[in-house]
Amino acid sequence: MAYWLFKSETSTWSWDQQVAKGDAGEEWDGVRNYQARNFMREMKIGDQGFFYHSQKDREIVGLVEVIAEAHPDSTTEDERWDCVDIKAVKPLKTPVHLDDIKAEERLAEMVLVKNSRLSVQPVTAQEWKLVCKMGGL
DNA sequence: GCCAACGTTGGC
DNA sequence: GCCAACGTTGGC
Repeated sequence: MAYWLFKSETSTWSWDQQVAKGDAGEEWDGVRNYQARNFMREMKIGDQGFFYHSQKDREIVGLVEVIAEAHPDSTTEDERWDCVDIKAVKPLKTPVHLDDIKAEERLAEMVLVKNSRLSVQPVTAQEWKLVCKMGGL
């Protein structure tokens, strides 16, 4: 099983909105970046992900799970763009802020630190465990 | 609100 | 196929 990180601006699509969708989940649509799309194409049902709020909050707030593999993005006619569906699993007990991640040297190689602009990113198993621990899970 | 970093587009 | 111009993202 693989681990990922999904990034969203609070004003566009927030963790609360994701939670409100329940087990039905929602498309992770609107991605218009090839790298991010390619990662979504690699995702399998059951893969786990972090939900990160960019811009204002800048923190990982919860865990999500992939519930549908890549399919055409319903928000565009452009067939280049695919997306997966994800559902909220549970929130972190304490959100892990970008500052906390940057302060942890074992997380210095996270894509979130290295390439902050990429909206869908892979996370290693080691990073996953550590961030979960930092988040109180 | 600014600006650096990055990705995409399009002219040549 | 190169590269300048432009647009967008996201940390600060």
